[in-house]
Amino acid sequence: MPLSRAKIAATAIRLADVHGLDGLSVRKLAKELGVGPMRLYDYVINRSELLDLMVDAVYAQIAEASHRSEWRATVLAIVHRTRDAALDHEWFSDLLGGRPHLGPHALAVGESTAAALSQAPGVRGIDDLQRALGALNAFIIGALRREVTERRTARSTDTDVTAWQTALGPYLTRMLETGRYPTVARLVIDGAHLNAEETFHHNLITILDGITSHPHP
Amino acid sequence: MPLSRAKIAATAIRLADVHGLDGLSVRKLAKELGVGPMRLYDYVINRSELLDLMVDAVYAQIAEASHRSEWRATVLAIVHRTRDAALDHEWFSDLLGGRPHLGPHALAVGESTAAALSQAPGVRGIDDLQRALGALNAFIIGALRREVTERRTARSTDTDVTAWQTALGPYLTRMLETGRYPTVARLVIDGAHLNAEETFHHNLITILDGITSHPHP
DNA sequence: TCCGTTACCGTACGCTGTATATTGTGGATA
DNA sequence: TATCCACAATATACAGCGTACGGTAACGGA
Repeated sequence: MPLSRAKIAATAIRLADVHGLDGLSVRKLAKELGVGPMRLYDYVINRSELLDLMVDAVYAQIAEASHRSEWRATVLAIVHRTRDAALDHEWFSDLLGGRPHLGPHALAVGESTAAALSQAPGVRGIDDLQRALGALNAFIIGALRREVTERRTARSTDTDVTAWQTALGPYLTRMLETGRYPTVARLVIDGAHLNAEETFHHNLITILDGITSHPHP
Repeated sequence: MPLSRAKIAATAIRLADVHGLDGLSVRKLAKELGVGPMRLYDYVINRSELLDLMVDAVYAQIAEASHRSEWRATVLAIVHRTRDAALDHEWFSDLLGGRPHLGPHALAVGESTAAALSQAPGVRGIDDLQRALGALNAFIIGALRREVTERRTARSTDTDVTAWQTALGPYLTRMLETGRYPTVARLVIDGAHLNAEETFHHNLITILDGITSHPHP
């Protein structure tokens, strides 16, 4: 197999899954592929385009969400698949919203989403559609970034309880004990037992309801 | 003035405002401050903590949103101030959602937001509050990232129309002319004339309405 | 047999974050 | 006044990064 954009992207994704975006360098990727670093620049303009390649490969997975007849089911399927992808490839969430997604598969996903949303009640013209799409995308980007970040800190303070207890713990506890942040304190202490997927789904439904009910003329 | 965390943060912010996060290196920052690079490591553990410092300085501006008596007015004030900050300091949106915001000012803003939201109708227990806060924060993060990214690409294709026309233009037009993305094509062609702030505000209201109406038991 | 194309590599430059060691400088103490 | 300590500040150094540039080896067609 002589090397190709697809193979490069696949290997890059594997590396990034394990070591994160920061651990993915052109040099390491080239070594993993068994070639010299500069070889990659015959397939990709620069590192940034490499990331675009990886992102679109992930969108290809997302695009496999089968088309449903009901607009709501379609949207739900796409968004949940996006969440699955973000949890499988945490680096994906780092890139979410940070650059325009213009790859063919990203466009395909955008098309499916937009087409489905345009069928929703309460979405009347193209302006409504643009706004609704904006709200939905904003939620996806933000929710997934939040969830992944939470996951990472949870992991890093689980495997290294010492670090948490000695580094952040005291600082946070001291902060919360000042009494200046009572509500946050309550959230930290009493919260956190909510199921992540359920919360995500719940909030997604809330957004969709908000879009469709649409009380503003 | 002998150097301090505050001064370092202020200078770093100035630099990042002009050259972006990538253009902000420890070395350049030190040079700007008239000291050797290693001097900064007496005030900050590493570059990452420097970013945390900058972020919290921005939250300090946001926290100045005056407290209103109505919960909705409070939330609106905070969120709009956050948007202003993100547009003033575009790098801020790059960090949004990417790390936990635990600085004192970030906590203060979080407290105000949580306290206000807990007054909203439809937010009954701590679980409701956690979900509502999650939805709101997700929207803020995603919407601001989107808007800033859009802004940047718009700017880079405005000042360098050639680049747009020769690089992305043909590719995108070709893509859209394939007919595989009709809805996206309509959005690109007919859309884009919407006022950004208005759209943001509209969608924010939609989210808040969704949270308060809350049709799920 | 020669030539052009393609696949591939080695070297080099300027930049990054940061660990470690070294110097200058002021005030307190003997 | 001489000496020592603490601290501010720098200097040097290392490993890694993205990538510009120039070169080499294999190979298919003329």
